[in-house]
Amino acid sequence: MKKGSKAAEPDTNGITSDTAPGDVRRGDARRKYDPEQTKRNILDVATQEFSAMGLTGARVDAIAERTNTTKRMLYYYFGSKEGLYQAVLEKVYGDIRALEQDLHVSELDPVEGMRALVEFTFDYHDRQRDFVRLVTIENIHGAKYVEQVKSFKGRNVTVIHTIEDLLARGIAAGQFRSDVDAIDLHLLISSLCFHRVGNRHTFGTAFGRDPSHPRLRVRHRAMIVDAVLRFVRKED
Amino acid sequence: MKKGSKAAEPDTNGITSDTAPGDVRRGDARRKYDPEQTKRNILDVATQEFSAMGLTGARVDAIAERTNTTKRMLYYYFGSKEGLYQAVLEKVYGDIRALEQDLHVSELDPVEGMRALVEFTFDYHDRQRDFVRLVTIENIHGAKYVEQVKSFKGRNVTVIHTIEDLLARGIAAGQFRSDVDAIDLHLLISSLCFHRVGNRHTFGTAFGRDPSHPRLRVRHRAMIVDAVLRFVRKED
Amino acid sequence: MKKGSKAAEPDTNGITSDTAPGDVRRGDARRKYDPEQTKRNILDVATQEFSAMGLTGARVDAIAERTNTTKRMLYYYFGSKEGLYQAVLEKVYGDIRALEQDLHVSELDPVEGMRALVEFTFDYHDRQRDFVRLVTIENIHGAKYVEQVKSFKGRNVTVIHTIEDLLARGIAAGQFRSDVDAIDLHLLISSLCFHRVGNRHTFGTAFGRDPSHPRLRVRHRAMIVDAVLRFVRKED
Amino acid sequence: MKKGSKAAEPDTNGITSDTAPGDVRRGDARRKYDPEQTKRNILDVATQEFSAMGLTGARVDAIAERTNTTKRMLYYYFGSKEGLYQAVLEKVYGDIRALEQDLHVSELDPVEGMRALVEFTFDYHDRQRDFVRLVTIENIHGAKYVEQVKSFKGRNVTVIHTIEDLLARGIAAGQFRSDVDAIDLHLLISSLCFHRVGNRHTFGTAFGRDPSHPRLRVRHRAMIVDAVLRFVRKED
DNA sequence: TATGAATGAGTTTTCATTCAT
DNA sequence: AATGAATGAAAACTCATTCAT
Repeated sequence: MKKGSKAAEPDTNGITSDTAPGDVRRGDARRKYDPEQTKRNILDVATQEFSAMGLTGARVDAIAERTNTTKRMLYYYFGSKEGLYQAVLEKVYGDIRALEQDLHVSELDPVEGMRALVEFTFDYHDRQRDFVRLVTIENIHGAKYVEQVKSFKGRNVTVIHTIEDLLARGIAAGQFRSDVDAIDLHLLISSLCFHRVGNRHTFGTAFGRDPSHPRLRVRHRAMIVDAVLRFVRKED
Repeated sequence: MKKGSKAAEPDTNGITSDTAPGDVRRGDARRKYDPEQTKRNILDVATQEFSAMGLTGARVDAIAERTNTTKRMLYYYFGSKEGLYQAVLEKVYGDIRALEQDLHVSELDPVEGMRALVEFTFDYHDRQRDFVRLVTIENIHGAKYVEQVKSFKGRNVTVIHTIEDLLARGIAAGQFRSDVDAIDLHLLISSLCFHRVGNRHTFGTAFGRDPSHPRLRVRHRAMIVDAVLRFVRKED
Repeated sequence: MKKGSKAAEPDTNGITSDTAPGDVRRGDARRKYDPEQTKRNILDVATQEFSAMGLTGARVDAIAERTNTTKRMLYYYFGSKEGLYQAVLEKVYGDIRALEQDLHVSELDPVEGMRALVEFTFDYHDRQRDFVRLVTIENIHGAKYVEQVKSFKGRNVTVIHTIEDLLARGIAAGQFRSDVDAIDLHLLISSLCFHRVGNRHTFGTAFGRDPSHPRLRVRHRAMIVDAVLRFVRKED
Repeated sequence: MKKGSKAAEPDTNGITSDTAPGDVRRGDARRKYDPEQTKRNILDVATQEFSAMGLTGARVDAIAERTNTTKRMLYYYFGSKEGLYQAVLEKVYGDIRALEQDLHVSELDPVEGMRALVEFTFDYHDRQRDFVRLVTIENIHGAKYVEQVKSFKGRNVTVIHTIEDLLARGIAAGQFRSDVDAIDLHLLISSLCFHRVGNRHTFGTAFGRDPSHPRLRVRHRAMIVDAVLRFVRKED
């Protein structure tokens, strides 16, 4: 009647994880003791487990088991389960903001820039399910862990700046209406991109239609871009 | 991560719960044996705990403690922690669909009907945070519990019918574009209403702006109605 | 994750129970309150449950559930789980001794009488599995419950008398050897008849041969009679 | 039926257990970390408790208490109560078969070999009460745990081979009859050796004679050997 | 006589964390 | 830097029995 360590069972279907634990081992030779690699390995496995099971649902044992190291190392490097969880949050939030930098939307025409931003946001959420899940999980905990992640706030302002720039240029060009708040717009875009990923399971069972199905993805992407553009566009 | 049985700590701030456990005791006198009341009482407390702590985070002891009964009764009526969780899901999903029935959108002009539907959806999510949180939690578990809730699928079709009716009438009246899918539209509306509630904590800390603040609520409500109407409206 | 009340699961395969609970309802009309019938019904169900699950393994709830009455009645009539168990023992032991009386072995030729006794013992054990199991269970508890069953000791002497009579007559007739102790012989016969029923499960899995299979039954019956007769017979 | 943790009360009287827990600690010094010893210690205590109380009757707490370790280790090594029970079964069954190997019956004259086998079987059951009780307990559970014990079936064939060899040689030598099936004969021998141990309590109270009394043991041993030899011997 | 609801004390199991090596 | 064994505290769940009707 043993249970075995099933670990991270739910929601590993679909386009799976963006993190391939175990075999990360890049760099030159396979040194016997490689602290950095060990840490990275733990972090990758933890990302999967926390994302799949939630903070309370995740099992330290389960994480340790899928690691190249032992449980002790996990405590050695991250201090506690919560410490590890925060490290995961930090890593994951860092990734998305880093990518957003590379968009160079400012060089595009406002409408095209807006389209590019929405498409990027869509694609990112669509692909980084772990990210979406972790955000969801954080919200269940009242965001109290992410609050402690240093440099979390600072990072997020950049998107707002991007949007403000787009809006300003669009208004100046007579393409966009002038009464749209940048943060509100960001919320609107996020909503549309986030919900279909984060709540796809209940949505799927409720309506017998998995929103993450490839065919739907294309349609949703177009729909969301369309909705956002209609929203910001100046009516004449 | 020590606990004590402080229970349901996170996220009980804001416009709190719609369920006032304990004092339900309606009917005649305070009968000592009132199974229905006992069940309802347990269910109400459980709704709060699960919604606040998640399925894994919730503590059976914590639920029992805030109940008029003992832990034993919880098992007597619901069989297990998961059984209780499912009962909560069933109740909560039942509530929203029941309310949707009373909208009588079909009697309104398509545009006004659409506005009414969106406003209702907005208000419901805005008020029923427990519902939003439970849906979120379910998605972390891959919706596997809600799948077992009988009559879950059936209930959800009604919204789609409502939307289909609105769309059809709007198209006929030349007010709406004809290329919108009802389920996609429902997803769009849900996204906009759900996200700002479900993820308000991370959003709040990221942008220093709590989307559930009363002043913002009014603005968001208008924005979402606007966005939806712009999306469905036929451009000439 | 409900467990349901599976109750009496193990070992109900094969030629099942000799007690048909529920529908005993004999006697004249179906009176609404029939204490005797209620008691008998409880006793029958309890026999099955105890026999299948053991004293500790049996569940009062499981018994009550398969009864026409409620759990309360069970306590009303039998006082406690143990009281009910003892009542079951009393009933079951009463049955076998009553049957033994009807053998009238004393009228038969010693060899034929011995054969008849062995065959009867064989058949009884073969058919009354509940009895065999309950004896087994009692032995796990050091026979401490059967000791309290009044008239238990008295009843058993009769078999010994029967054997003594057979032995004496057989010796007198020059058919049997004279150095066999009656109680020892009874033990020998019991052993042969009991073991293949009581331990048929482990025997079955160990040797891939179920000793209770009809074909084996015939062979075993003959073998045991043969073994006993060879044992008592005087060699010349 | 209140308990307290008096543990293993029934049936520890008589020539008690063959396993002396606690003080096993062989090997060099008293190392603080000695997994093998820890496991063996747990296993020994568990053997006693399960044998005395049955699977359902046994208390994990009671086992842990009489151990050098804590309850947690019990789960660490054996996974669950049932897992521990199975480990006990495995150990106990392994022991008897191992001993049987050392008999070297094949070197003896068929009659003497048969006598040696029966005497060995008798002695083993007479001494290893824990084994007898555990087999009994397993049968109450329909042998469903022993079935899962790998290598259980394989082990048992050896006895049959031994018997087949004895029979074949005895027939060839004109000493044994030729119509005896090896498995049936094994059943017969087991019956005689098992029953007087396993059911000695009910037998004792029924006939006021404890079959495990030293004086009776000698007599029974002779009787059983006699009965078996008479059964297999060729009559002329 | 009969019943469904209720319960306290126990029982198995789990989990994050630390110790000895 | 790394490890497998060990643990206390808590969590889920069960059970025989009794109460109010």
